[in-house]
Amino acid sequence: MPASPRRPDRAVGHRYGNRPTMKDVAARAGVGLKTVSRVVNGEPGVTPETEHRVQEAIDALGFRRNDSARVLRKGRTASIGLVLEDLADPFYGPLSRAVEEVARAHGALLINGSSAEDPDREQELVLALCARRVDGLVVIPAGDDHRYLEPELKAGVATVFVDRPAGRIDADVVLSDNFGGARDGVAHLIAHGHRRIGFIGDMPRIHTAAERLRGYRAAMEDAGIPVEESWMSLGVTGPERVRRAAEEMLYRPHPVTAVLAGNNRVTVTVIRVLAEHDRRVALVGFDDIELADLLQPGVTVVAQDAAALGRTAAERLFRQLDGSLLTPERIELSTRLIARGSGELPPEG
Amino acid sequence: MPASPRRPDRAVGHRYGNRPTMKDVAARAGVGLKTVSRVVNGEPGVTPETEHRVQEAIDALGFRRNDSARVLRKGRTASIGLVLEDLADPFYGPLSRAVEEVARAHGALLINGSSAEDPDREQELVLALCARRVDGLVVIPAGDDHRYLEPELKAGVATVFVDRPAGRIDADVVLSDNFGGARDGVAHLIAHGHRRIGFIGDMPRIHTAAERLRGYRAAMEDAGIPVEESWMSLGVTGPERVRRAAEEMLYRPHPVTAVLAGNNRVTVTVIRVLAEHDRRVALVGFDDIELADLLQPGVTVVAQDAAALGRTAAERLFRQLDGSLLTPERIELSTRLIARGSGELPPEG
DNA sequence: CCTGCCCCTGACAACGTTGTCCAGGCTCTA
DNA sequence: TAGAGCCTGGACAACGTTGTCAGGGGCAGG
Repeated sequence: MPASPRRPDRAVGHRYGNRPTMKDVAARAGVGLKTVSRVVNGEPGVTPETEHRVQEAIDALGFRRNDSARVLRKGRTASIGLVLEDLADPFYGPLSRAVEEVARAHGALLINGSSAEDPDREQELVLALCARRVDGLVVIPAGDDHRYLEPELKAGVATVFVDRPAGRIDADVVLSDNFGGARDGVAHLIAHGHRRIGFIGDMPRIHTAAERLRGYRAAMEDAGIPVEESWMSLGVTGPERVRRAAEEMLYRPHPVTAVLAGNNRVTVTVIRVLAEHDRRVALVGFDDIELADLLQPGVTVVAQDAAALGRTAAERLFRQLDGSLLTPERIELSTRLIARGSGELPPEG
Repeated sequence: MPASPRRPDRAVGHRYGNRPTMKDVAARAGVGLKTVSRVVNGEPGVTPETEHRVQEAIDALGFRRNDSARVLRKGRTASIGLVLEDLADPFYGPLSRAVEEVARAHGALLINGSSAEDPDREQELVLALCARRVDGLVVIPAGDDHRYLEPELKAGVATVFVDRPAGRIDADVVLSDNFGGARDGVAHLIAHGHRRIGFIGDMPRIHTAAERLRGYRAAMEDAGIPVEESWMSLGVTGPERVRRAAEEMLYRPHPVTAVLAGNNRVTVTVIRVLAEHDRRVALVGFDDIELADLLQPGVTVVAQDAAALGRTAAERLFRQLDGSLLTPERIELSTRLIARGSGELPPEG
């Protein structure tokens, strides 16, 4: 084994597989370190002839600038973080893609993570992203207390919350009009003659779920319909539990004649239950779903524009980074009721 | 303005908003720099009393370790890159999530980017990720020449291709049995009496599309059915063009009686076209789609397990990083034909 | 021919962290 | 009580890059 006691650090590991550095390129091209840096970054002040020599050395060695070092030196990472509930959910795919496109337009990369609706995991992810010194964060919060972000905000990490507001801190937020959407959906059912209307939604600790519930109640109250406890099922997650909740509403003495499904996951399960059911029950789902128009009957939905949520949030993020945005705001995007048949069924039974 | 000519660098910018560093913590706690490092990393050799003092300083200052610097020093970024076609595509969401979960289990973050099926953009993204010194790459390639990756591979960047093989380089790849799946799908249609079977797929330059086409041809040949040119539509992208292609097959003198749809996007559009069509046409789609079972008739599909693709690829990636995996392999996951009705319609017309 | 200016180039420090190594103080034993 | 060994803590260099600054050479003008 060749001895090299002088450079014990070299023994640490492959160190990026011993990639060539600017120093190596400089040595090979017979120029100074900084000249290589200039060529790599396209800075002016290098003779074409010198530039050519450097470029040759770069190609020969397969040099690629180490952005980790660059980041350390420059203080900006040109990357932003996105924390959401679950990338596999069809609602978040387009949102994530929209954020990515905006980031790309600003020359930034996107790091994302799924919180799986677990507040601890959300915090862990967010802080890991902060440790990486992402320039900004887009967060779809799972928890309701974000004071842990205070030092980060103070340190200048741009942050925008999406879909649900931040808890206990003052931050930018972009949301859908969940209240209005749910109210419209229920009003639509009422307009078609329903009075016994069920609501199946997520835990009310989740902002969107709470707002949609509020919209449901508001529409019922507007129509002077007293809501019975048994019409509401809150906090059910997972297909089996949603299924059971739906069946309870439908197979009781005075069953509901219509249902507002609180999100796309619930909608899908309820569609399944209704398909097996003999009585025709009206349905309005929150969030649009693919192929909803091709089912028999088509599924009436309150649609949010997931991509617009993501785009708006990301654009605000970069405006924060520009420094052109100072005070936190709350932006609400409207929803759209899309009637396709299931919401227009008359009451039956 | 207070003068500070000694430290011109401070003028560069906020530098992460002037976050406190270990040096600041050390000064405040009255200990050495390395001691802070030890506390932060939970290394042994620090008195509980000292540790407590350091921890207090950390909390007071809101210190958070700068992982950029850490990465530079350690040579490992604990992050991996994922390049895919489009995060918004329901096929890639679960795949991406699966990769993320494996990464998380290994303490790594996931950076992802969409190539939008553009080879140049793929290369740009991949190289940007390499410049960040991700430890590994999972790539769903858009291009068919990946020699640009050679220096990176040589430098030790672990790489696994998914869904489609790498072009012109030797690398690990995890794919579905596209050939077999398509052949089974078409054989299924043939078994139900069809002979004039159409195929609508992506550009054959995309590996999956080529393989599925090959499977289609093989099944036809096995059954002794000569394929007519007009039954195949290759390289159509975008809903409108798929729609036109489907209509051409259906509204001609000797129309096809069944269709194999080459991917989930095509399937959805074909379903729409068929819904408007008066004649009953059989359909088998490649890739499962949500609610496929609830349509009338249910959509028969050749299902791939997107999550398994992602999981398998990511696991191989980390085995490469362990050093326990040396020679590139090709892994093929089988597909599953799910009969739901649309594939069992008899020929008509 | 000299002076001065500008252009190109390179030396150097710094970004914030971690690995190495050494110094001191302590305990334990002979 | 002195010596050996251990434990704690800190000084220092290095990771690969970029900003600053100064020096050298060429060219134009006096």
